[in-house]
Amino acid sequence: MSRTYDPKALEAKWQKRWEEAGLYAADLSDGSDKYYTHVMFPYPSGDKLHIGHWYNYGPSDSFARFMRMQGKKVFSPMGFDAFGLPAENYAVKTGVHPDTSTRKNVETMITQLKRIGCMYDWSKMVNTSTPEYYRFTQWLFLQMHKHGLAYKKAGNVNWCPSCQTVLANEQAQDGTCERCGTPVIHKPLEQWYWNITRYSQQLLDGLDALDWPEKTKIMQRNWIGRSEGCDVVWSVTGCDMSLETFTTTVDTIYGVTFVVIAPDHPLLPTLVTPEQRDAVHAYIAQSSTKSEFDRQFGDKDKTGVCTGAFLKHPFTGMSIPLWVADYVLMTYGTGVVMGVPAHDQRDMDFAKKYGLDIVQSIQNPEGESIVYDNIDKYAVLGTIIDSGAFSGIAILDGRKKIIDQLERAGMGRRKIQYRLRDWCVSRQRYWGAPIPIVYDPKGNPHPVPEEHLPWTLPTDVEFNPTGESPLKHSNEFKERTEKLFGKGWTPEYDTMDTFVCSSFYYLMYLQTQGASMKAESCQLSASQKKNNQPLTLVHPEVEKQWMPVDMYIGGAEHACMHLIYARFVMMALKDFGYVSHSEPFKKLVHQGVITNKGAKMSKSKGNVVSPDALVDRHGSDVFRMYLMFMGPFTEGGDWSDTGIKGIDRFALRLFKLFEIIQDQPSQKTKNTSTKIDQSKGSSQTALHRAIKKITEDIPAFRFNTAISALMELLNVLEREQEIDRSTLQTVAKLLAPLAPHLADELWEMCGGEGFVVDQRWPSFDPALLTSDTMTIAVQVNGKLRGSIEVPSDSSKDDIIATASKQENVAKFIAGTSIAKQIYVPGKLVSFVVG
RNA sequence: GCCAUGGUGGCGGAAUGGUAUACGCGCGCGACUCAAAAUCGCGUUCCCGUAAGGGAUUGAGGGUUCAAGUCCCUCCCAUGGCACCA
Repeated sequence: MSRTYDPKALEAKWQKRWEEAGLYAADLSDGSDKYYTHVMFPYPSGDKLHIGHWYNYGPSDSFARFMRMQGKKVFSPMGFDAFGLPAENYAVKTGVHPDTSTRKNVETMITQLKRIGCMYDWSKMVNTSTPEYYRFTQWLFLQMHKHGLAYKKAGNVNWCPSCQTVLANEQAQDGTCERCGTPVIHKPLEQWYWNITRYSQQLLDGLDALDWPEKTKIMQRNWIGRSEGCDVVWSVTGCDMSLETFTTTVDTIYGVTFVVIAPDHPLLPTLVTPEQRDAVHAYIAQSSTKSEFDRQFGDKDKTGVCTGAFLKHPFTGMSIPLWVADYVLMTYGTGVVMGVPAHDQRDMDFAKKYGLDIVQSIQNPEGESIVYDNIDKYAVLGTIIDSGAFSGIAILDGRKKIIDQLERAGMGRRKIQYRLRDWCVSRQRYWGAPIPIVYDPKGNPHPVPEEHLPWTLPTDVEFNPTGESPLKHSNEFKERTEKLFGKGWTPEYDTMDTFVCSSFYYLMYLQTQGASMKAESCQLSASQKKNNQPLTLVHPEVEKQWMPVDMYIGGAEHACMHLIYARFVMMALKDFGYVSHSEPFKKLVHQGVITNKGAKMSKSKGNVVSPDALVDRHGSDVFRMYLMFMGPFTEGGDWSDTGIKGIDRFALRLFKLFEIIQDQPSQKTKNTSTKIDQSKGSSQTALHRAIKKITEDIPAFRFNTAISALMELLNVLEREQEIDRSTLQTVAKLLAPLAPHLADELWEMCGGEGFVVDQRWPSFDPALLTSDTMTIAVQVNGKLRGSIEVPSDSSKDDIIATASKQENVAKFIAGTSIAKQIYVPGKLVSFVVG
C-alpha cells in the first residue's frame, strides 16, 4: 500500500481532528505550569493574509507547540484589533457600515488563520469592536477618571486634513499622517488625556527586569527621556514677575548671556516692552501658523525677536536680555531656556546671528572651551571658571554646589524632567469606543455610571467626512443621553484611541465568565444588560496565575507606543487593585520584516505578495517551514520564493522515509531507499545531535538552523539500512513544532498514539553525541595542513604523535624545531615551528 | 549628528576565539526516460594544478593571539530608531 503526500488533504484532515478533539482549548482554572504566549493581534482588514502574517504567526506557533511539548500548559489566544480608521474610510467610500465590514473581515480572517494550523484557543477570542469588549475599554476610562488619571485639557494637536482626525505626536512623526501621508497641520482642540507621565519613573525602572530586546529597552528609555537638572528662577527687571528655566547644566550659569521664551508662553504678552510689542506680536503670529513639526524640524536656522524685557542673573545680578524664539517648546520643561552660547552649539548659532555676548564659564583640562556635545566626558574632566565662588571647582561637584546655593536662596530647586508626554486618548472618529462621559447643561463633564456600560456606539450616523465627529449627528445618542441624565445633557462625541483597546487585551483573553467574544454575538443579551453587577475585567485568581504573558511576539515598530501604553495600563490597574502584576509582558521578541525588492510591503505601494498560490500548491507546513528557513526569525528579509522547492523535497523525503514502514509490523524497518550506505551505523549519534540542536534552537527562535539540523538527520537516516520505530517516532516529535500537520500524519504512520503535540519532547543522551572516532584538524604555524582520524578515547600525547606523523604535516615540520604544540580537545592540533 | 543592528560563495544563509562557506536554492555532469518533468547519484568559494597539493578569501585598513568572520582601534556602506529636550 503506497500513500502519497497530499498536503492539502492531509492538512484539512488534521485541522478537523484537532478541532473535534478541542486540542488547543486551555483550562484557565489551573495555572500550574502555565505558559501564556501570543502575538500582537491583527487589524481585520478586508485583504487576505499576506506573507507578513504567515511569517509572524507560523514561527510563533512553532514556538508555542515546542513549549507544549516541554510539558507546559500553553495558552495561545488570538483576537482582532478591530476598531480603527480603515473601516471608517471604507464606510465613507462605500456606505457599508464599519460594523458590517469589520464582522465580515473578522470571519474571513478566522478562516484564513485556521489554514495556517496554529494552536489558537479560539474559544477565548477577542474582538475590540464588540460591545462585550468595549464596555471594558470604557470601564478602563472610568477607572482612570475615578483615580484622577483622566483629565481634559485644551491643547494644540496634530490634525490630519485628509483623515479629519487628530494624531498623537508619535502618529505624525515625520510631519505627515502615519496612515495617509498627508502633511499634518496645527490646531487647538479640547481633548481627554491620560496621565501616563505620572508613571514615568516606574516605566523606566520596570524595564530593567524585563526579558526584552536591549534595543527596545533603549528606545523606551529614550522615549521616556529622563534628565536630571534644576529649575532656576529669574526675576524680571522692573516688575514682580519671575520666570523659571530648566537646565541640566547649571554649571554653565555664569555663561548665560540671554534667556529665550517660547512664543506660546502665557506670560510673554505681559512681559514684552511697548517698543518691542509689534515685533513680538508679529513673531508670535508667524510661529503660530507653523505646526509643531515645522517648529521642531522645519528650519535649522533659528529665528527670534528681542522682547525688550530683562531678567536679573541670580548670581551676578547682571541684566540678561529676554528673547522669544520658537525653537523653545512649551511642551517640554518650563517653556523658558537659558542661553549659554559658549557651551551650546544651538545657543552659539543664535547668539552669533543676533549679536549676543558669548561668555565662557567652564573649560576642559587643556583650558579649552567646552561645547556640551559630549557631556559625560567633559563633565568628569572639566572645571568651572570665571564663576565667582564656584571658580576652580570640578564641573560635577560645582553643579551640586550651585544647586545647593540656589535652593538655599529660594532661587531654584532640583528637578527631574521627562520627555514623555501625557497620552491623548480622544479621537474625533466614529469607529471606536465612545468615551463614557456626558456633559451637564453647564458643560461640566460627568462619568457615565458603570451600569450603563456598554455605552453603545450609535448606529444612526452618516459617513461623510465633515471635519467634526460623525457622532454629533446621531439623534439616538443625544436622546439616550437626555433620557438618562436629563434635559440639556449632551454626550461626549469623541471616541477612544485604538491604542486604548490594545492596552489591556492580554487581560481580556483571560476572561472566564462565559462572555462570548465571537464575532457573531456582537449584541449583548438582555439578561447581560439587566445584570447590574460591577464589571470584572479579569478574575483575580486567573490573573494572578496566568499573568504576565510569558512570551509576547510582535513588530518592533510598537516599541514606543503600544508597548509603553500597555505597561502603563497594567501598572495603573495594579494600583487600582484589579491586578497583581505590574508588568504585562515578561519576554518580548520582535519578528523581522519581510520586504519585497528591498521595500516594506504595503498596500499603498502595491507590492504586497499573497502567499495563497504557494500555500495551495505546497501546503501550510511547507510554506511555514520555508519562511522559517529563510533566515533568523528576528531578522526578516527580502521576499523570494526560489528556495521553496528545497523544503518541498524535504517534506516529501520525510514522508517517504516513514512510508516504508506502513506494511511492516516489526520493530525494525528495512529501508528500501537507494541511498543505503553500508559503511556505518551512526544514526543514533546523528539523532541525538539533532535533538540537542533543535532543543536549543527553537526556544531561541532560530528555526532556520533547527530545520537544517533536521535535514542533516534525514540525510543520515536515508542512508541507514534499518531504522527502528522509536527513531522514527522521535523524528516525528522533532518535526511537530515546525510542520504540525505532517508531523501528526507521520506520528500516526509510525504507530504513535494520540496527537504528537501531546508527546513529551525527546531528550538527548550526551554520551551518544560523540561517535567512536573523531576528526582532528592539524595546523602548522596557524595554517591547516591536514586532518587525522583518531579513536575518540585517544590521549593527548597519542593524538599529537599521530598528527605529527601525518604525511602532509610531517612535510611542513621536517627540518624545523617545534616551539609549541597546542591541542584543543576533540578539535585540533596546532604546531608552532621555528 | 546620536544610538542600535548588520556587511560571509552566483543566491538565502551557517559558524561557544579552534577545519570559514553547514543546510538549502541555483548551476554542471551522470542515472532513469522515446523525451521532458519528477526522482536519484556525483560535483560546485575563487585562482594555479590532470592530481596530490599550493595560494587567496568573511566591506576596507591596522592591532592582539599559536590561531580572528568572531576580540580591540580607525574608516566605508546598509537598515532601523531618535533628533532644536534646554
